[in-house]
Amino acid sequence: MARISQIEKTTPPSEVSGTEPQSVGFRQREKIIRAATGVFSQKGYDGARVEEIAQRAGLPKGNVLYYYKTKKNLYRVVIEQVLSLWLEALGDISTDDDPCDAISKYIRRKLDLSRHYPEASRLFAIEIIGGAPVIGEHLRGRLRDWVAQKGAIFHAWQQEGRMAPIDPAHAFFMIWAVTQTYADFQAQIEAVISPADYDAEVYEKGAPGVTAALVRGLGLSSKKQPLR
Amino acid sequence: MARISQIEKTTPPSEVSGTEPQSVGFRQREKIIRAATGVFSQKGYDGARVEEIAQRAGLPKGNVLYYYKTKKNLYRVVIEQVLSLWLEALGDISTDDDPCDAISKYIRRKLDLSRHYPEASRLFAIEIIGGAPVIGEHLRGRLRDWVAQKGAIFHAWQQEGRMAPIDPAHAFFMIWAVTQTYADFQAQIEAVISPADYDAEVYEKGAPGVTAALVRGLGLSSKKQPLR
DNA sequence: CCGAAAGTTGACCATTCGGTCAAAAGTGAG
DNA sequence: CTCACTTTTGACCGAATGGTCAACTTTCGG
Repeated sequence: MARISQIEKTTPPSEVSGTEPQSVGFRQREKIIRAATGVFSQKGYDGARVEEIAQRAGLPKGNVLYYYKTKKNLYRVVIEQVLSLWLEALGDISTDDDPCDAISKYIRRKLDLSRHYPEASRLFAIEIIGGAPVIGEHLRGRLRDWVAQKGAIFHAWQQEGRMAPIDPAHAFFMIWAVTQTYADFQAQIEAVISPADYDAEVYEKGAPGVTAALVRGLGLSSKKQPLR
Repeated sequence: MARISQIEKTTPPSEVSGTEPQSVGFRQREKIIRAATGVFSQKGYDGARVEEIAQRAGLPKGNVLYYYKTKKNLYRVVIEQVLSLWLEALGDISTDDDPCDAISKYIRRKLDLSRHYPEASRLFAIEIIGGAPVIGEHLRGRLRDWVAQKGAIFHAWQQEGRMAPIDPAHAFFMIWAVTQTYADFQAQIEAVISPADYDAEVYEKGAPGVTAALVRGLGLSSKKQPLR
């Protein structure tokens, strides 16, 4: 599809072009997204400057806009990628699983996410605090469905007395809140405990106790030893 | 202290002036702070427009700057006020208290704060996610001390077997995370459970179960019936 | 090796926004 | 009423920033 330069100017890179892993633009897009995630997560949408994103990516500003037309569009791409990460981590939980085991693993997965992608977590948090203008629709769709589905499993466990009688949705809110707090509120936690090595202090020393507390709080029992 | 107009122009309102509850400027300052809290909490510092704050307060922009010289200064006043609110709610916990009772009350107090001042909570969250540039010093001071002090109480309880052996600081992180999630992530929670009335659904129906789960998770026992 | 498309770059533009200012209006003690 | 001071208001300014553009270079299939 050869476009006529005089009409379309330099070919505008369509939303989906340059996605081939080996193309020149692919690596650039990657660099830009990484830089943008960092800046957006720290400054929020309005606080982020395209110039700074470009600098972090080691590119001139014009080049960033070349790939992602507008700042808003770049933000949308970044936030949607973060949401994907978040939703993937939701993972699988099934009725047949041992409740204690399944939730422990889920918590671990969420903690790993906070540990390895703290910026993504913060960006996600900022988006939601701001009212989720961009991903709200996704939350009311995919996330809502997922919670309803997994909530049913929780309910089944509760019927069998293998989980405390807490509203399943709220159980998730608790888990999310606790696991994400280590990424989102890192600055506060650092202020309080001044760790020499945040990852070690928090995710290795602190996490087990927290995980145990959550599991205990949700009243989860292993198959072998049912609750009470 | 009569200043000469020609030198000092119109008298710049000092940081502490107009604080008398009946003065003209007092009500204005109040209105401005309330408006600013709302706008800052939703848009963050950079996203907030002085013009919008002024509009919400029903004042021209110039008037807002008249009272709070700069946007940055206004932000500092607002965030420090929010921090005060947050620190007050920390309240008192003493060794003599019944662990279960004391923590339950503390959780309730934090939940009430989220319920009645959700904007303050969100603003606080944004500030911390951004690295706590303004209140970091306070966190490393007052908050840190408070946690160290109350942590000692937790430790004492743990020695008596009246609390699960979890790092006291992390116990607080858990409580804070869970209680604040209802304010900070309201948009997400609404997306998931679509409540007709958020307050009722969350703080009245959901809170008891969540509080119980936290208390259970922390292994808190009443004086009468020690753990195990 | 050719040529067209993709990518790069910095100069440039329009707008937005925080902050200034001067002039007008209000306020209250004596 | 008067006078000194506070408050109000909108016009205005300069800096910052998102976005455009045209010239230039690189890439790569044939």
